[in-house]
Amino acid sequence: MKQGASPTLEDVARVAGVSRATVSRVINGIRNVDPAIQEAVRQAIATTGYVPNRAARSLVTRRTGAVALVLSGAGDDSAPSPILADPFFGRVVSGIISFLRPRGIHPVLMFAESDASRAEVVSYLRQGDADGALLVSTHAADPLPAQLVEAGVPAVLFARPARPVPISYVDVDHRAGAALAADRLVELGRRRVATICGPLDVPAAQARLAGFQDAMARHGHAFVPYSEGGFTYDSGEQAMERLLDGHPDLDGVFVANDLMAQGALHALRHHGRSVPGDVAVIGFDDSSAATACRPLLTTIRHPVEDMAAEMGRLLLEHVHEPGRAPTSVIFEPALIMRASA
Amino acid sequence: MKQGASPTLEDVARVAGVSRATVSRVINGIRNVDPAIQEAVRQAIATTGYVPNRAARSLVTRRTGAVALVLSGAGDDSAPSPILADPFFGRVVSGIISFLRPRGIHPVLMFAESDASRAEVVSYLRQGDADGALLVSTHAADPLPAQLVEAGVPAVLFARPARPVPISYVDVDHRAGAALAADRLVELGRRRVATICGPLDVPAAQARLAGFQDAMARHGHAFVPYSEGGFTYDSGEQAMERLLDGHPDLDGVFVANDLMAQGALHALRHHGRSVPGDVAVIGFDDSSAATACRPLLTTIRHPVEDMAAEMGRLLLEHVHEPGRAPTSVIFEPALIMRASA
DNA sequence: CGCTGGACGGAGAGCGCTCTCCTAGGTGTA
DNA sequence: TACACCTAGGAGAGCGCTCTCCGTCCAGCG
Repeated sequence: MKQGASPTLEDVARVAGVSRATVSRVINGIRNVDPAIQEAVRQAIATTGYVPNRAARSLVTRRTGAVALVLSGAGDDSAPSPILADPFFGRVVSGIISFLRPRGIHPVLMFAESDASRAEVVSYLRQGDADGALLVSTHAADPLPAQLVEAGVPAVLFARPARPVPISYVDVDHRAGAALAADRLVELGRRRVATICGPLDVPAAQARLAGFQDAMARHGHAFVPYSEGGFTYDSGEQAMERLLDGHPDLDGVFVANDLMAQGALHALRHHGRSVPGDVAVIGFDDSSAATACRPLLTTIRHPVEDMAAEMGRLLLEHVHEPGRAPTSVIFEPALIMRASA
Repeated sequence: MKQGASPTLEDVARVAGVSRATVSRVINGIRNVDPAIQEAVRQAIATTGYVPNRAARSLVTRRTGAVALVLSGAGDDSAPSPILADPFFGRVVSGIISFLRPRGIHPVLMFAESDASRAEVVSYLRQGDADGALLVSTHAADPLPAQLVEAGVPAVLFARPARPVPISYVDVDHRAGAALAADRLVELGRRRVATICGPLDVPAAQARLAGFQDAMARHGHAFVPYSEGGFTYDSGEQAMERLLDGHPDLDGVFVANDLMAQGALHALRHHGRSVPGDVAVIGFDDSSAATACRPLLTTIRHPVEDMAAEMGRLLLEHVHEPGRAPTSVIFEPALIMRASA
């Protein structure tokens, strides 16, 4: 091998006294290689310090060993998605990594906030830079899922798409989670219950609201007042203010995510309400925000890490079996009892 | 071109009636191509729907158009770094993306928590999967920077390495930032001032503590009590408890990051202290935590996004000019006045 | 003892691209 | 007119790997 250049298969083959093909067989774990020769090859690899060149390999295998992790938000291109500030995102990444890492696959981070960046994502995938895409979309009318399907790129979504698109996804049973919250509030004897929901153009927000209302109706509470927020701290605080304005006597609130619940907690304190004494509060997500507030937040656990890992699994299925029909996997939520309800 | 396969340079060349080389010239913007032929080639690209294959290209150029974004934390491999839960991380990613995206480069996310995963990162880079590494390291004794230097991989760190390693990095002037906080507390007339510092094996935490103590000394306060935290909400709350225990009359606190400040705020409220009335509080980072608490936190702005972008710039310099000597770029912090001080 | 078949390993053809030659033709100068 | 010089574009050699095809060798069987 030439000075300075890194060793190639050829070099290893020469050192081991075999052909390139045999070295390749050993590296890729293909049978029909004499153990003694295998050992010689391994020795040669060690002495040469050989590392396979991924570009050359993917040129022929048509696999890259990378998947795109696409965050499709509502920010703009210059200042990527506020989703990054959401502790939820960290959990998604964590779950994805825990599944992909043992398989030697790495996620390539991409943002798709505008038409231009969406086109970029699609062409990136078409160039064969990644074998497929994991998509976390935060807004309802996102055209990217449909574009990926059209381009024939294997892809899996986190959360059901707002528009029907033939694509695989994972989700949590939002209705069941909201029902868990309702059951708990009723169990605590709360009679004047309200809810702070998320933006109603997002399917998850709709489902949490509907699930909560239905469950309360089953308990005999036909009408549940609600106030809409935007899944942020501030919007939760404001929604709580509005609720207290209209219903000063309320004694229980289900808030559609923890960040808003944190804001709601502050508004309640500001208005002299004790939690859970005067008002019981239940959040949703069990994110780090739930433990970064006082009292600690009772919340609905969303198995985000498991869901993210499942996304990885589904994606690999689609990568290895291109024709495969879309699947969805729905996870069960759980009530996490802490101090606020 | 064969059915189903995606078009190659060859196909485009055939359609345009030129050679492969000419199409390549047009795509890579090389002069010496007749405008009429350029146009014909562009037409052919459009009609065939050609997208260059990145693997083939990087096989010959020895460039991938990807960089590794390595998070080297103190977690373990199964549950990646808690750094993900820190809003700080989102800002780093955001800054990196804003620099890389216009240049068509994408970050590949990697975690290095153990010896095994560190080895994986190094070999990944040696395989030529990425042109270099951006490293965000959260613990002091991280051997990865040294390993990357040894492997000859272009790399840039966020924050000065704890051990001296010949590697480029960006950092903020922690001492100057802490001094800003000291000046503000003195300006407010606070006389009994303390500080909650970060883990003292982290250079940044040391510098913030030393900078604060020095500045207070310049104002005539020779002794500043401190309590050590771990940069988390809970540790901030506990450190504040300890401080109140030993110094119940304190009237000002500088907390080495916003997350701990949030915890400190809670402890103060719990002990009946008003902020900023009884105790003025100043954080550090200006992260999203600073606006997710009440009162809004006065803090020291860390230009994380700009710093992250600079990391990208430095890395590309090293990628294009392999022999280049390590550089460091230090940013100036700023006081962000809100309600807490 | 000759033939078949399985196990092993080498040869060599690409994968799709870039880039270095090299040729052909046009322009400028004496 | 002759020669040098420049420019446009083609030919073709790889980049490092995988994988199909094929030859060789040896055990087993009739």
